[in-house]
Amino acid sequence: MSTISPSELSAQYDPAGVERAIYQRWLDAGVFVAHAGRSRAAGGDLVPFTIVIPPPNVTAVLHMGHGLDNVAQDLLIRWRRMAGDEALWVPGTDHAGIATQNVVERALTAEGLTREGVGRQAFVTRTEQFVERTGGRILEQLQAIGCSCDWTRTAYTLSPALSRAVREAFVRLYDAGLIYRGHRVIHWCPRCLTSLSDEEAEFENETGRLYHIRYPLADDPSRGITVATTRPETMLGDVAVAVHPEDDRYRALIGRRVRLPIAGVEIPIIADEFTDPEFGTGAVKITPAHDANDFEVGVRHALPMPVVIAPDATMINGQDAAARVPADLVGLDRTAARERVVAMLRDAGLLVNVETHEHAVRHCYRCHTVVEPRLSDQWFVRMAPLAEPALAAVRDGRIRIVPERWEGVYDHWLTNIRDWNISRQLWWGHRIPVWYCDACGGEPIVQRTDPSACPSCGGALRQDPDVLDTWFSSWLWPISTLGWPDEDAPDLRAFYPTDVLVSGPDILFFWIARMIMAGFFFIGKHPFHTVYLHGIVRDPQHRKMSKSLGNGIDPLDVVRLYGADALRYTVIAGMGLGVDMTLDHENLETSFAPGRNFTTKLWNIGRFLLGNVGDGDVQPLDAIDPAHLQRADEWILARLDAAIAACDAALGPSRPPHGRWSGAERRTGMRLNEYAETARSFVWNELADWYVESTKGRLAAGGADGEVARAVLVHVFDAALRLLHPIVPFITEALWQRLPVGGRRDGDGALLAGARWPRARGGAAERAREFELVVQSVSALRQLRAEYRVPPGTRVRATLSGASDAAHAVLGEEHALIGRLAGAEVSAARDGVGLAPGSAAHALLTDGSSVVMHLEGVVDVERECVRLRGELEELDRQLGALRGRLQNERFLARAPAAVVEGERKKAEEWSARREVLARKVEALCAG
RNA sequence: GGUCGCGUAGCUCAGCUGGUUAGAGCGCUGGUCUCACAUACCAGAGGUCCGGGGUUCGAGUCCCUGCGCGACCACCA
Repeated sequence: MSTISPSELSAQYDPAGVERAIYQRWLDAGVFVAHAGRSRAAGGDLVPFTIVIPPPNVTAVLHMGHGLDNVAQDLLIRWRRMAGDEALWVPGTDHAGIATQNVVERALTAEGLTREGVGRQAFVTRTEQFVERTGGRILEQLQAIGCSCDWTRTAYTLSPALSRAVREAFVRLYDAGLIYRGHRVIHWCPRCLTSLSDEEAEFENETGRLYHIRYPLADDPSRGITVATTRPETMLGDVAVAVHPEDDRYRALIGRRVRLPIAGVEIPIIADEFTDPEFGTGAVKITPAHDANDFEVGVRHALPMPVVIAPDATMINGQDAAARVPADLVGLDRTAARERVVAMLRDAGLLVNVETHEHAVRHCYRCHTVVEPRLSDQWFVRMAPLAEPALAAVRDGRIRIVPERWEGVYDHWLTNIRDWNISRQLWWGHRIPVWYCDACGGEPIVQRTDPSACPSCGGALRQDPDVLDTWFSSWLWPISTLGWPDEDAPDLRAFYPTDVLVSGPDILFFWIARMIMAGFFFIGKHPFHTVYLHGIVRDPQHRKMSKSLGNGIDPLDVVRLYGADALRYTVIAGMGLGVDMTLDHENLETSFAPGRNFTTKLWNIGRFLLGNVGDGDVQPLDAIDPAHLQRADEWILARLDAAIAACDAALGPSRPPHGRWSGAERRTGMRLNEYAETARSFVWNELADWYVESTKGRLAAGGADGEVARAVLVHVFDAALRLLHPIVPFITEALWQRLPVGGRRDGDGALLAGARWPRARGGAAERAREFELVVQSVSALRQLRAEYRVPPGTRVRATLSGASDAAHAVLGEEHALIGRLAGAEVSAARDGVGLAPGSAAHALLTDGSSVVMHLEGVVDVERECVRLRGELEELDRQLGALRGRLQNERFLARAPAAVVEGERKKAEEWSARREVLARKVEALCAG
């Protein structure tokens, strides 16, 4: 493993050269493998932390959506693993019924074959082979972005184990009376030739037309009733015209009959409250076989239900239709038929009016074909009883949804839930475990094992030809992947319920809500306590990234160019809670610059550190006498503590602290972007910009103090790498391996991936704070240099004077360091205001300490006065406002004590500063 | 039709229960190839926090309203 053995670091970080080897090393060490026996729930002593992956479709190729989703999961699982939990991330894939079948069908078409032509058995075999060949690809791609899944537990919804769970679930629901056969109008995709659930038939807004058609009265063709419809072709299947019973316009017509144009049949005018008098003409044509609402009306009024549209959306004279569809329309596609019908009506003078009409039309979520409502027999799950506990769990805080606003959406869906059509007229999927006996025609047989003959008559059985909705296996995922229906399965006992479910909000109903229902029904426990819903990846025009738009980003391209860590960092840093992320597929350089720049920075800190601390092992921090720590040491250690605390706070409690999420707790944690920003700014703006710079002199000088600096540097960098590992696992592992800490590495196999999450250690807070004077002095001197355009490299003289004895002492002790960082000869003087006009530039620190830079001949008194006066004015203005606030009785009475106290302190500081500033102005600008 | 979200620097966005002089990244300007890093360093410019009302000692944050986006739901025939 030369790539991560201790050796000189290359000048440039080369992610492509090390990531694969590092990942392999994690695999070899087994750090991703969870052990049921170690879980407290199974007799061990570790708290389990489990995530089940939203299984990507077996046919899927990794895109940014997966990238975002899985990086978030990996971050959480790595965090908890390091925090000491028994962490399990279950990976796997979904057989994706319609999607996969479509892919294979397209391949057949390309070969000039058809599904029907090759036959069911051969088709399924072929699909299985296809999946075997290509199905694992996306999981390999997840490895390329560093996902630490437990690959020994990789699951597949169509595997024998999970298929057993599916059948068990079906039988249990059937036995409980929650699965039934229903005869009704369902959503049908005429291209996929299968029924769809309500969720799978997606609304899309479209501008269509509303056709007003006159139906003449049968006994008086000079009179008629005008109906409004968006789908004139369905009129051939009309069996009635419905009006509202209270609608005075039509009251007299109720009970009379109209002659249906073109079809030439007589149908009644009926009254039904479903009719909205405000819409269209207030009269609705009723087509029970081709509209879900009309079907309900048809049932209520015991109307016939003629079928005039075939499964492939061509016109036919189907069941009960007689010869309603004229011969020249039969076989015509529904859109062509619509034009013909409209033309015929126009010719007959029955087309009263056509207006444009905005409405939502349902489309197949897999192929986008307009869905056709179709009367058929399907299997349904009765959802209301299942919804109840799922609803209660979110309401009472056993489950929280983050961000919280989705809880309302979830609640609304579940309270208005409708039964779930679970049968699909496909070949790829779990065959419905129902058998019929054609010989005796008895009750269908539903059982766990395939029956061989009819139990009543011994006759041959015929299995239901349909398969189950893909989501019928997905909703079992958290339990089936852990071993259910074997209730004693070790994984189920050790890792269920799981903890966090990470997903986009688009499958909240499809999947998440149903998993919760399944968890309660089959096991009696909610499957997870936190649902984390992240945003969608969009392009700069704010469009969803999609294959068809060609605006997608291939995460593997990013990995190749900048490394997995750059991808991960960028994605995490941009992941505001529930906020969509904009990435430009045409400019990967810019889009992923934050991540790439940060990994480069990290690498260079590592190079500095390893080049300057030497080869010998560094003492542990604990071995250093605290009295030997410098202010800078105390400062960076305090900043590290603060960073750890802030990261912990941003990530929040990993599980409900008291069993259920309280109102406030629901909104705590899961701020992944905040965690990333905290860690970044600590490493870059504090560790690199100040501490590392401050140690250069000490390291060069060596000696006892050099040892102290080395120890602190290595300690802090070690902690920083741990803190960053869940975000950028590869580079942190590569650097951590080279830390000169001898045998002190903890964790499994001496890998950072198995090491412990850092903890705050506490320290000398006051001395740490004193270092802020150093930081401010250096900044002040740099500003003066820039303002007076002192050429770089020119050393200038400066004098510092503390606002207090304590500050003065600090500046005196640290003047050499300040001088080195600011490129100046610095001395400290008790009253070294250095007022010599024309030769000094002045700056003030927040506590009123004074920095004077001696600039012979450079400083223009006028200009310096203008600057200082401006500063004084600004300070006076703000001080005035502050004092006003402190004299406001209501403020004093109502503001929290801490706020008032803070304002008081601030006022004191500002006053002191003002004093000094005023004195300077007075002395300098007397004229 | 209902519900919800968004509108903060040129761009992408933080800003969580109202409380320092509103922040970051990218971009921009000026200066530096300083022995970890030019994918960097130093300094800087840039904001009527969408408009209008209101509540409050105090509003980017809460309420109302208008405008502009967006999402989801719905028996928009």
